[in-house]
Amino acid sequence: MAELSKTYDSKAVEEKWYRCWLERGYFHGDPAKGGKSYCVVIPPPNVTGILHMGHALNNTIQDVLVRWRRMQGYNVTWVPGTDHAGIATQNVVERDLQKEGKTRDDLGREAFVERVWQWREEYGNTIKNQLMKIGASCDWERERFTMDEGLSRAVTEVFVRLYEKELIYRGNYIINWCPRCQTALSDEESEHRPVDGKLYYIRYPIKGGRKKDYVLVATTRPETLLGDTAVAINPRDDRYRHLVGKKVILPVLKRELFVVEDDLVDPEFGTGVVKVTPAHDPNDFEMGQRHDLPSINVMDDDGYMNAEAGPYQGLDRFQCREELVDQLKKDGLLDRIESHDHSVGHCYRCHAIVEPRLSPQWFVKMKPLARPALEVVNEGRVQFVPERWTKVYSEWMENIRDWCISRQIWWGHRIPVFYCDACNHEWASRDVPSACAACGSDRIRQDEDVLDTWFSSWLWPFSVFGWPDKTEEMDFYYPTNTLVTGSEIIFFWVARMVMSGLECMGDIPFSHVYIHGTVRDDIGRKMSKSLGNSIDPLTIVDKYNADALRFSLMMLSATGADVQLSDEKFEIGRNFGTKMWNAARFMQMHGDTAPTDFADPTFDISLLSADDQHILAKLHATITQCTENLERFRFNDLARSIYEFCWHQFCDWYVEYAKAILYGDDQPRREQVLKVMHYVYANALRLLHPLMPFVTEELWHGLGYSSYSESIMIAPWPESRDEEALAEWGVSHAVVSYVDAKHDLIRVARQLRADYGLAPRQEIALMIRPSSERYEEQLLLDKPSIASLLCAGEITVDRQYVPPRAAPSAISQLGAIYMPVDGLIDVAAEIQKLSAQRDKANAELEKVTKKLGNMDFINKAPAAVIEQQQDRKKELLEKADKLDKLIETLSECAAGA
RNA sequence: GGGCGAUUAGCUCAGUUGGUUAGAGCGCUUGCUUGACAUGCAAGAGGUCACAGAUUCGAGUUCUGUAUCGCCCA
Repeated sequence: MAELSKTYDSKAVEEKWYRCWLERGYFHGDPAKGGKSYCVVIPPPNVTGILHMGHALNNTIQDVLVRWRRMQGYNVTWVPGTDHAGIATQNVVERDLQKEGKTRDDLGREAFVERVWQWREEYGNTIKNQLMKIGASCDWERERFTMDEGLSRAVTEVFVRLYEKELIYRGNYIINWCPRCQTALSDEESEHRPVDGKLYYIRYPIKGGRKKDYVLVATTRPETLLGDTAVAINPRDDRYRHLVGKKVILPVLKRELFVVEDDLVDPEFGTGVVKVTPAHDPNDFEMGQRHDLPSINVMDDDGYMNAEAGPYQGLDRFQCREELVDQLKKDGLLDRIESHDHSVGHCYRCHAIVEPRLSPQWFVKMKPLARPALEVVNEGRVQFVPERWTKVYSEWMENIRDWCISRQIWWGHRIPVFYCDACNHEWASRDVPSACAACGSDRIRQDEDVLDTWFSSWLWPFSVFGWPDKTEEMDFYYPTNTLVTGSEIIFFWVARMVMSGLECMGDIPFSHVYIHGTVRDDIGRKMSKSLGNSIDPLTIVDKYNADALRFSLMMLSATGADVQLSDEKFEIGRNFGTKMWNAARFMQMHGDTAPTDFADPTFDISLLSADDQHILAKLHATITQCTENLERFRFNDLARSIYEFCWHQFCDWYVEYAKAILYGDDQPRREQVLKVMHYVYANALRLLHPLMPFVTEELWHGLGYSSYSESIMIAPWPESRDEEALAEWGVSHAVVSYVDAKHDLIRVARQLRADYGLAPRQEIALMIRPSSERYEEQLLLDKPSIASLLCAGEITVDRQYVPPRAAPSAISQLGAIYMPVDGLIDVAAEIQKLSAQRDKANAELEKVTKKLGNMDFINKAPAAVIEQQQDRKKELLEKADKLDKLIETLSECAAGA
């Protein structure tokens, strides 16, 4: 067996094992192999994206889950891929073109789309390569892209089906328009942000009135008044009854406007009179419909004013606002301006202010789809973790609005609707037709718009398996098991997948949705490119290593909680990896190869010590915890369980204990201890593998465990032995608590050493007066290991021991300890120290006694709790008594000396 | 305006159905080139669990209210 190098060379190791795993096909799930399936579909990152810390967290969680299930023997696939990110990708390519002084119109649609494909070929694999660097065990053979032929077919199929069921319709409604991207957006893509705005109070003269008669109208967007077709009041608002039936004159354009009454008007807002602009505001649009008002669109696609704006034609919307306000001032029609903070929609891609705009768009009728999607969550067939997200999901579903799915861009799935110019027939088609389905004319054209990217993403859990074809994969892996994602796309994606799954597959897309938190910087700000506070995961891989990145992320992220990061946080994982590395080197030093039966050892129970049994018990407790924590998505507890066990139980105590034996000459014990060590370590490595895949694989081979399984990746997940099975190894509660108490005794003795400033290698003599016969027996057996852990030259274990002279002393559960020192001891200080301990014990004792004296407590508390308190009382009594005796002895000795 | 979450050691956070003496990592103090590991070892200090009530034999944990911060929706 090659000796493990002194330090862990992560770069070479990560490269080597990832390639090996890929070559051996471990990541690939094959339905033909049968068994229980476990499937995760990746939330497809944006094809323009580069890996950020949020991805690292998201994908580490998925990788932990799939690696664990794989080890458990499930037939696993984790389907990777990217989405085509219509607007974002088009923006990127348009920026490239701009550098060449060109626009997409210069190229034309076909050439532009071709150019986007080229871009995708060149840069579209960035994130894939990055995922590989962090160890993601995706089933790369199944990698998909939302613009793939197969997925595109699924998109068309769903569109046509929903169109034919009349769940997709085209209509002229107010939508969110991004003048910069020049496309419609869905409600979810318009992000509301507070803006320090102004409220303009404008006078609308009353027709036929005297010169000074006017109504005062408040608006935040004065430029839209050019499109006003009415003013409105609330019918219950008595202040304005006199306006009913009158007309008012629109400032500047002098158009005559009706006064309408509508419940939608909030009498509390502004003056209680509002202008009505049906083409530029969703509420006004509704009112326009009710009162049969004309709609006048005053803006072009790009946010510049059009001919309807009269003198303002050609001005940008914000410039128009300024000039219009100036004009109103000149005309004496501007009453006043107040500051008014309100929230305004911004484009989620380019952050331009969204313009509500009347335009013909395609919509999905959501209510019929939402009903079943609500049910499966209410019934618990789809479960959110943490559970609170259920409410967020349900409320959105209950108040669902139709989904605007058309986008006025070129990169995406073109809407499969065709129009015949000869007979005006409109139909949706799975194929590109050559003639009108109704009249046979060839004067047909396809709808110019493309679909929202989410219209392909919402099909992801089944489109990746070849839907609408019935495939073996789909049969085997659908419904998938766990979806891992962030809360920000519950509406965009999760909710819609549930709807499409039920609609298209007749079944839920996944049973569990794990919602993780947001990655923040060290002062709690969301990491973002614009703030420049991002930590690049690959920089961390470079600086620390991939396992450190993964482990630290998992250790720091409690279920669903946000995680605050800084570079130094990744030291946790790196240091832990180093610790594991060195523990392995230690074992290797003491035996060239692992015992052949390390995985399923037969122990000679007569050769097992209490410490051996103790570490075996702790290992199995840890196995139980790890499995439970994974089942419950408690990744931080998982990381903590392993960390605590490996570092503190195994390295700090067991390895230190083992040194005395391994450096000794009792061969049978040496072999036995090595066997225990390897058994424990090989199990621990497997528990750790999902979190730290690379270093565990390297160590698995380095220690020769490959004779058991050729890779740790496919080694079986540890199973814990029950009490009975542990009893076969002599493991009992008594043994475990004895060793725990022995550790405490050693800690107390070390404290004595520290109190007296003894050099670490200065040998001491130690006298222990055990508090019971049983302890005496066990301590006598353990003298050598205790001596080695305390660097004690001589240890006396004697139930009758009485110190001949004043000596520093302390107590532990196992008994009293004396550490005679050369030279004078400060008796007064010793007595003070012990007295303080005794006072504390007495204070505790008083509390417990009081509790036990309380009849309410005795009558109402469960028996186990009462018993616990009684035990504690006994323990405290003993402790106080022991301390009293020590103090007494010390005083006597001092007096005698 | 409605909803959700947070508030625990100097910092970042755990603390599951109420039940011993509230934990970890980092940082801090002291001492260590001990034969796996200074990316380390040993010992230690550090908390009125935001505040005010309520329920209970018992509250960091449940309920009500308040304050501060954050997020989502309108």
